[in-house]
Amino acid sequence: MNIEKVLDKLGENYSPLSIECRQELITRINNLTLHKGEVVVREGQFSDKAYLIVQGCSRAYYLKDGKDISDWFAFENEFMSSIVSFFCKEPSPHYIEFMEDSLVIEFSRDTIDHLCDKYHDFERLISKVVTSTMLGLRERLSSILFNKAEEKYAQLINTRPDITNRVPLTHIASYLGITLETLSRIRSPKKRI
Amino acid sequence: MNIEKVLDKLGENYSPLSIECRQELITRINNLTLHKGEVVVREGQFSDKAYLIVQGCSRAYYLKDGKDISDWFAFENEFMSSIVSFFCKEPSPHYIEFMEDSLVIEFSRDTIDHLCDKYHDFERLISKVVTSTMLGLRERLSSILFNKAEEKYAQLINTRPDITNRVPLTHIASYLGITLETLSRIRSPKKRI
DNA sequence: CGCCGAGTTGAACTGAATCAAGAAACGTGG
DNA sequence: CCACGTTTCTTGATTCAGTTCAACTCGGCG
Repeated sequence: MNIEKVLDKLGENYSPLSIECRQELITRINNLTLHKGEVVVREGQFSDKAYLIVQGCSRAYYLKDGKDISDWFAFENEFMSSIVSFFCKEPSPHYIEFMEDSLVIEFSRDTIDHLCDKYHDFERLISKVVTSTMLGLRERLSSILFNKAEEKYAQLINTRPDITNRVPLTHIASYLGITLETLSRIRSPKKRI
Repeated sequence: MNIEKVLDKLGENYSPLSIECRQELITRINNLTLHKGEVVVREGQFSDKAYLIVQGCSRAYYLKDGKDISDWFAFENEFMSSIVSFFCKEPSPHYIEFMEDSLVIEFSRDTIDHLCDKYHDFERLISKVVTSTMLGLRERLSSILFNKAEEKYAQLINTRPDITNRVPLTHIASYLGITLETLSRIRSPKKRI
């Protein structure tokens, strides 16, 4: 895996990092190889990790009354973390699972705090990541409030055309706040909804 | 209005500011007095302002097919902004209205960018504000996905017991993603829903 | 007083959930 | 490469929470 390339991509997507920051960063991270189906955080656990996905994909989900409800997906060059636990230092309400064999870079909160204190450009990067997550959540919220099931699905396909190839429909359905059955009917050529 | 007090409160809620930062900040802001019903941002406008509410309250709302849908409320010591326009420099999808006669501190994006560059503690403050907004959105999203109308209302009342005294029920209903009629039935002592 | 905006109540309707089978795709071991 | 069970997805019938539309109540105010 090529860390430099991932950091370039991060800089491109959010905010660039100085050479010194990148060098120190590289000494403080772990590269992990994870298997399909591997669960790295469970409900109730404390997690102070953020995972930057180099290759693969993962999801955060709740188990609510035994039902599995996906809350967030992350793909290449995106971060995945149990944000409640990471930022609030509370037990995680989420599980985090990798849906494909994956390569990830693991950051600990200590590392992120340290780099934020030391490098203005790193603090800027994190701030941009958080801002863009916030804007993404706002968009999703308004999509859920305004749109019918069919429109929500259409919007998702619009922004992530390949998602159905990588994520089971059950997870997509719960992410959209609809049931698997409804999603199946939406996708069916002869609409019976 | 006592700016020092508001900045103390900000420091308490998020992250404290140094004396120098506070002094420069004070020279770069506008104090505004706004009237009940005043609309400071309209759909389609560009807005590069963030409003810190000293006294009063405001809401961001959409007009979707002529229907007024509240997206966000802000009260004393909270920020209000058309975040899409502020962060993405795009036309605002929101209107921003003040629901009471209000005192606010107006920041322009230039001021915030300048202070972020110059003062590490200010950048930290903004980052914390954004992080807490992100966590609030996540919470609201999961509330909307998981809970029935009645539970959503109960949760809102739990976190903001006084909201019904300050915000008309129509706005509360649309904020919760339900109709005014449903909210009225939920609140009625003899539940007929 | 009579109007107006905000909230309440009722009745009919509807989008999506739930429950219940089945079909198709997938993976693993023989 | 096929038989097997498991997981994923589809389809149908029924039910329900919440919407819609329409009429009504209440309090404030010119």
